[in-house]
Amino acid sequence: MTKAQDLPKAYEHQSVEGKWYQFWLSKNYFKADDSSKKPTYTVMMPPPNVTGVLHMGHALNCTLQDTLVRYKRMKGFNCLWQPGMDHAGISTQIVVEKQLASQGIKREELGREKFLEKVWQWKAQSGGMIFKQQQKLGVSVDWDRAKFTLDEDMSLAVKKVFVDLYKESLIYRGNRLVNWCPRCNTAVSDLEVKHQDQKGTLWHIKYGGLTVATTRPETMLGDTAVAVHPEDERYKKLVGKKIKLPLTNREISVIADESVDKDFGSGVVKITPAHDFNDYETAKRHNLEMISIFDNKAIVNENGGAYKGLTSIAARKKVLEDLTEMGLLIKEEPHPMSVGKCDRCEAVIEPMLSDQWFVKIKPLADKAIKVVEDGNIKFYPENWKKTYLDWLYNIKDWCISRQLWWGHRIPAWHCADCKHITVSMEDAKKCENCGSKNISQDNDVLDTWFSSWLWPMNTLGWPAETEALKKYYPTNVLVTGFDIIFFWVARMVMAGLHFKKQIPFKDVYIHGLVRDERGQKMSKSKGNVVDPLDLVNDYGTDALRFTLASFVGAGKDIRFSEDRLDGYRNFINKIWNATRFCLTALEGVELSKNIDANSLTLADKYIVHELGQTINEVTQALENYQFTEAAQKLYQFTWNEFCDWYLELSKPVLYGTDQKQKTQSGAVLVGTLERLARLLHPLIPYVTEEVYQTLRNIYPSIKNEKESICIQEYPTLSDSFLKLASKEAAFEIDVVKKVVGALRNIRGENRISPAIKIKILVQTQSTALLKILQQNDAFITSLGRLEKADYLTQLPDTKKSAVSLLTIGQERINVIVPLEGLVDFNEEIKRLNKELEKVAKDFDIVNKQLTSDNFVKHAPKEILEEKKLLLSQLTDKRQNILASLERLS
RNA sequence: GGGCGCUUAGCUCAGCGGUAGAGCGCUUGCCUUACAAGCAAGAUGUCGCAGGUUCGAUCCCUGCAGCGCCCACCA
Repeated sequence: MTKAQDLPKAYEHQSVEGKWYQFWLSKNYFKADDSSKKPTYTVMMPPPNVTGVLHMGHALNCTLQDTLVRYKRMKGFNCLWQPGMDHAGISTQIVVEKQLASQGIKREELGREKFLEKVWQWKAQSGGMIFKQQQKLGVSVDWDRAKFTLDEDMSLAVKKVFVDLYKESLIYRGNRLVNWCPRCNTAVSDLEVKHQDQKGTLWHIKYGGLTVATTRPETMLGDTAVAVHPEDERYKKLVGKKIKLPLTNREISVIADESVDKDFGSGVVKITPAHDFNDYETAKRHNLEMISIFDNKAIVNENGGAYKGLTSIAARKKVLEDLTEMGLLIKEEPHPMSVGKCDRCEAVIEPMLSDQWFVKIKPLADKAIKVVEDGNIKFYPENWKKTYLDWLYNIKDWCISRQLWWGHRIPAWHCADCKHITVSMEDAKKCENCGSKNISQDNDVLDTWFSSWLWPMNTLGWPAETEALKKYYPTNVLVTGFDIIFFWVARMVMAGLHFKKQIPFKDVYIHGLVRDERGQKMSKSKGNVVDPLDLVNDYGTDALRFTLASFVGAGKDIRFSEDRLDGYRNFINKIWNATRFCLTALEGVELSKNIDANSLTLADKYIVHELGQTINEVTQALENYQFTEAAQKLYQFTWNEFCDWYLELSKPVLYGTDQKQKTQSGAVLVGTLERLARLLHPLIPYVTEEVYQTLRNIYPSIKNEKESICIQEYPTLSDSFLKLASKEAAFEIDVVKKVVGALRNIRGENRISPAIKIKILVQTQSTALLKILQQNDAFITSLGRLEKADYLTQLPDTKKSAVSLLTIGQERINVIVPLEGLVDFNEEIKRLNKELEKVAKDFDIVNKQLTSDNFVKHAPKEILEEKKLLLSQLTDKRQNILASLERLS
């Protein structure tokens, strides 16, 4: 058995955390039970990238989910928190390409097969790392169910979805203008392009008799028209005429199109259909020729004539030089512009014409819109609903093919003979159209998100109608950052509704990004990245978790500051020391099994009352995803009520000689502590398990309970322990607090050393209050560090005393501290003046209100009464202070 | 160009139609037998600006300013 004195003086997270996590795992507490009769609670963890490293965003995300899951588990739910990893197409491929490049190896040299082997090797090597890191955070996920988006069964679902959508004509292949990353050598979706504002230049170039303005002169090599507004009088005559494109001397026509802004530049726009999204649309309207002038690496191709072989930047330079030489460059002016960059590699995106696969998304989006409009899926905070809907209202077809090697290969086979495409679940051996065996599989892979959008379904076995799927789908809540609402959240809703005919989750809790203390995004290049594992090492997981939970405002970004972490580390330590105190003080005391409310101290009944309030508030907060609120309430109760007041109030009993009282009050003390640990556990699992186990080690009554706090019941208001609560006791303790507060204020301001035990007088005319005071003498004496307190009904001679007037409802209490011989009166006079100022200020405010006719006429009765009482209290106080000042001077 | 959010103590942030809050920092006094990662006391705010609604606004409404984010093809 542990001896209380042997407990370490400071909480040692290093020696506690690993131990309990292993214990939890060994007991299988985190496993969801498919045969359970309990209600289910399911959360899908957003799968991190397989090559990823844990960052603060993960820490936040995991903390919130774990808090919810642990809470629900304790509430009696059969919880499934599904872990896993995403293959993360482009990201992973880039990582491995870089690895290889450092050894001087190029992907192309290796070939597809060999390269993929390397990626799998890398995955095996680094893939498990993030799991280990998550474990450090204490995540209570069902590890046995961990999934990877490229697992065989997962891939099968992806394939099925592709084939089905194709058969429904919701997937099509087409030659379209897409965002092309010349670095990654693949098409990317609109979402993967990040627009950056940059300084650019607007060059005015002479095209025959016209002048066009452009920020990208090199693209003129691919111009196939110039456009003017149909109503533009200046150019009306020219519409339909041909002009000669400089440099290439190709003939292009002048067209009229509504999209042209007459007032911009010269009102004439050059049209480059193959490298500009606007121009592409215009070209389609006018049936224009489309000339691609770049190859896959954004290098000018043979269509660029003399400029062939130049990069786009070099081509721009050369084009401008040549135009200048020819006297065709009329003007250049600074012009802000936005440049699209690859989300993954930062390379400038080039719009390019290419053959790609698309999902016709509108039919899917419509369903996803409806469920949110109808409130079947709720966003927390609600304003993200608008963001979600706006995107879906304006959604465009989703380009899902990627010219990469790492990912799900597209299940389509091209026939070399008849050009027909065979799409099927099984590897095609011949063309389904002409029967030719001269076919080859499409080289492309699918967008990563084309597998992620199935995550809530295929992790549970879909398309098979598994027991797990029936039991855990739809899931309860999705917790994620706003940055993937479009990428992932919206698409999961679409997939869920289309394929499973059910929403994937009921609630979506959106949290912000974790930024540095100046509000900057954390990034390696800025060097402001905080590694959560460093923080875990330095402060402990619990401190980090509590900090994150306290910081997470309603969908706002978090500015992370280590100062705050410091404070919460102390909080964890405080919990530990409170435990240590209880155990030491109760060493050898047998706790009563049948607590008799009549034998308890007022402090006991008060703390149980406060505990009940806290249970109520914290439960409400957690049910509504108000993590900050929950954390705040718990912090306050633990530190300000339990430690600051209750433990202090308990000392007279604990250090006293009344053994019977100790068995009674001790039981309340330990009972409250144990329930507090349970209340805190979802947020700070480690220290609470340590507390629970330490108590369990010593007290047999707890020993009979569950062997881990993880599976203990979350405290509820129906707990019979709470019957010991007393509102009256709470009121009486409040009186004690006020008296102690008043005399501590006098002590502090007069700098009377805490080592000096003083005598005080407490006077009140209220017999009820007098009784309360007398009954609580032990508390007042102990907390006030008094030699003695006398309780009187009549005001004594207070000439050489500090007096503080307390008002309790209509009643008054004078706290009188004789100062003679202790201090001179200067400090006391200062104190009084300070207080007078405060009281006078408050008095003015209230008085002003009460003397206003309007207020008296219109304000609700309760408020009026409240103010009147307040005014009379303030009046009393003022008079009292003035009288005291007079006596002292 | 559209949308969203923020502006409260030196810093990081809660809060809310009825006398302004926390943590950290700061000042003062304490090694008071749980905790100095602690205890007690204290100081600090025209709650961004201007209007409006209201008996009463930091809170609700309007406008403005500053900051941040998201979306958008304006050459």
